[in-house]
Amino acid sequence: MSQVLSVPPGRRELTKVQNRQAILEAARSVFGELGYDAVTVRDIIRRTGLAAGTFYNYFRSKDEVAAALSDDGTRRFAPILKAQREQASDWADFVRRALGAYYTFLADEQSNWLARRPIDESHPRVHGVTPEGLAVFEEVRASIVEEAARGGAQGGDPYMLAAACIGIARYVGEQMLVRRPVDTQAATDFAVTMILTGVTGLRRSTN
Amino acid sequence: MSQVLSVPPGRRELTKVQNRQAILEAARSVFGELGYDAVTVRDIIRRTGLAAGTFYNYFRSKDEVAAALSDDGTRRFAPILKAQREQASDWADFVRRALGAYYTFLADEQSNWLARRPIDESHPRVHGVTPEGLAVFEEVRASIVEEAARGGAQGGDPYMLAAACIGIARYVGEQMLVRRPVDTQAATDFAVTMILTGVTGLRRSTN
Amino acid sequence: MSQVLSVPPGRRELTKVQNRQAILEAARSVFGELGYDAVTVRDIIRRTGLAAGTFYNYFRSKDEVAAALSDDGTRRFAPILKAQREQASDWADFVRRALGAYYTFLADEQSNWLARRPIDESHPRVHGVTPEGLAVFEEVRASIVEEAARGGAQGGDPYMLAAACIGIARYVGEQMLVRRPVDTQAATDFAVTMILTGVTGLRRSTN
Amino acid sequence: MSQVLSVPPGRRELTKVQNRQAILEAARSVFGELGYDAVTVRDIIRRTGLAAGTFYNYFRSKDEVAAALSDDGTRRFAPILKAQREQASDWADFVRRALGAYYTFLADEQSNWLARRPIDESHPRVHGVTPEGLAVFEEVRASIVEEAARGGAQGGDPYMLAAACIGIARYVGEQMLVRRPVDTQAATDFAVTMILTGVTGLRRSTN
DNA sequence: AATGAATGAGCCTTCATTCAT
DNA sequence: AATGAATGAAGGCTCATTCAT
Repeated sequence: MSQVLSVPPGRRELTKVQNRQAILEAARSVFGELGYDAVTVRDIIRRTGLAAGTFYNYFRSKDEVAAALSDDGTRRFAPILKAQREQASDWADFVRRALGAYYTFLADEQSNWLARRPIDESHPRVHGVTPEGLAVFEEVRASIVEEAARGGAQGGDPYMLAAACIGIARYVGEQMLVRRPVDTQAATDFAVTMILTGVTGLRRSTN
Repeated sequence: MSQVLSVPPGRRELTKVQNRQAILEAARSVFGELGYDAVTVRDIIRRTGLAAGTFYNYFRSKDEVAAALSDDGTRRFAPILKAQREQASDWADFVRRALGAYYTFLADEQSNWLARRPIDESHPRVHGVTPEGLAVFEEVRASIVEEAARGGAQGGDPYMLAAACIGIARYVGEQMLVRRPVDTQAATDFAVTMILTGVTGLRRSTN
Repeated sequence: MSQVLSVPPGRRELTKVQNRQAILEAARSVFGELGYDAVTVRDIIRRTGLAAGTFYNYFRSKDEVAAALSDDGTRRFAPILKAQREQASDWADFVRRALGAYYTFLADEQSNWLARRPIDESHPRVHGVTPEGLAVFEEVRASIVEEAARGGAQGGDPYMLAAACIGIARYVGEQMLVRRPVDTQAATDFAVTMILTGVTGLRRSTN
Repeated sequence: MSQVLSVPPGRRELTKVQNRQAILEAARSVFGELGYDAVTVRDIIRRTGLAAGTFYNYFRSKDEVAAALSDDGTRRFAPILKAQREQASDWADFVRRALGAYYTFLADEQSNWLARRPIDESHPRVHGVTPEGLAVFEEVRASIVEEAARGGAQGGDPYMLAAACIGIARYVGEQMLVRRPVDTQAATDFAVTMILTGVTGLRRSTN
């Protein structure tokens, strides 16, 4: 009996973890392909090869998988963002680092996040809005709000400022993902310039 | 002249128009609350008090209602935008006018468009993305892309530029709608400043 | 006011009759095309150009139209059959006359009655079984049963005999309608020979 | 040998087979009662006591059940017919054997096949046309057409001949099923006599 | 735990029928 | 009477969830 404790995760535990991972992985891809709303629990388990009922041994609903994926995204991204934040010398530097981290993350995940087309699709349906993508985006947003509130930018209403920044961040990110090859450096430069100096800055840097 | 109105609609015609409106109105609100994908035809009719079958006397599907709403948004907004565009003296002026028109429209519609919560909701589900909202937003987007492509801004890649502008436009718009009172003038000023001069400009104008 | 009485069926009455006829005609064709079960009341009225509600001023249901059509078939066919029956000199003559009349009727109506394919279609669905067709068929059946019962054929069980005769009548009739040109004479000859002398007779007459 | 049965079906497998059977059985009876077209999937499952969704675990549509029933009928009847056919010495013998087999089959199935009323029902709706019945009937029809075409009967147009034969076969079969007790021998004798010698033959054999 | 069939709520849609005009 | 919109009962089907094995 006591062995049970000393022994590393037994076979049972192992498959348990593996199954959980399999489900998350399946969910990730299927969310990316069909969009959160369109996905059914069946879509997810079908892709794992597991039985229907098994799903409920791991998650109570589609929402719960989505939450897990969000957490996953956050867990992976948060430390990166935190590190960059701590190294940042000032507001401008922080923005550059945050966006750089964000775009790098996006590029790595691009198979899910908005892999296909810009948001302006003819009829509704926001593609590629993965739970993870949203979660990571939210991390960035929060950090910007905080930094702005802390007065870093000295530019009036911090919420408005943050709104503008994340607006740029998000849409420029989309543009980036649509292009081939995906150029995170260019995207970061562009977004940062826009944030710091607006069109004026672009003009200057383009000349 | 009198002929035109000589035949009043008649009770029948009247209720028909009213019902159509009721359905559109219900769809509008329910789309705003649940998001396009999550909405069912039943959600829509339930909110009208009409019978299930009645829906199909007016629209053939959820998509068709959405399309009608989009058209509605476009029909109302397009001429306004067009007028502003024609009066614009240069790129900066155009941006100011376009955003001004957009925010005014948004404010008028605020009961539907994102009236409730910011986009940053914890878990998936993009709220407030009404077909109308998307349609109007798309109008703005298209006009900015066009003007940018025409070289107005002289700032590198027009698509990237447009992306940044609409990112700002959209998220600042959201902020605006969340505040009380809704201040379209302030939002326009802020967005325009960000677009033209970025944070630098803000700092200056704030001082 | 008094004029109303002296005048022959006024406009009102006229359209009433015409509408009824229009509905019956529409039903006839649509039954022939889709088969009784598949037909909806809407199918019928749609083909008349009348309004949905109007149908119910004339018939209470699809069944009632079908009944009316049956009656119609009977009303047109019964006298013909009766006449032939009265002129018949003996059983054989009666059979010949009855089938002759039946096939002639069938040929005239062929646009509805089984215009398309034999009954042996792959999967269920008996085509072309018009209410009228069934009614007329039933007339023939009844007359044969009666005559057989009356001892005309002197051949054992009259119901069995009638069954055999109508089996021949019906399927040979189907064959007839499938062929081009439709040859009522040949069909009658064939059926009568089969009934009277079976294959033996055919062999003889073919030689 | 023992291996084959060494693994008993298990409760699960068993109920699965039973449910499938239950559905088929329900479909059989309901088709017989209402006629193929009129039957709804819900009619079928209602009669099984199973839940609505369960139907779709076994069949994808009404058509698929019907096909299964047809196959069933064919699978059971085809070998019997084939055997009789091979043993037949000549056309007359073949006809006798084929009808004998057909009527025997019919009698065994009588609970479904036209158990209730003759075809002459007042208003439309051909009763008792079970998918199985049609399938088996079709077997007989095909065999007769083939044999006739092969020249067995030497009697003019083989399709007309076949039509007459199957007409007799079918309607005499119906008569047989309506009577108590069901007498397959008598039905076979009668039908064969009609086919071979017509009424003439009946008269002779009756005297 | 894993399995996978059963369940039943609920969605979309059609259609017979009613009824105010 | 004619009209045609409104109604609501079904029907086909999907899917989340449960549960016996």
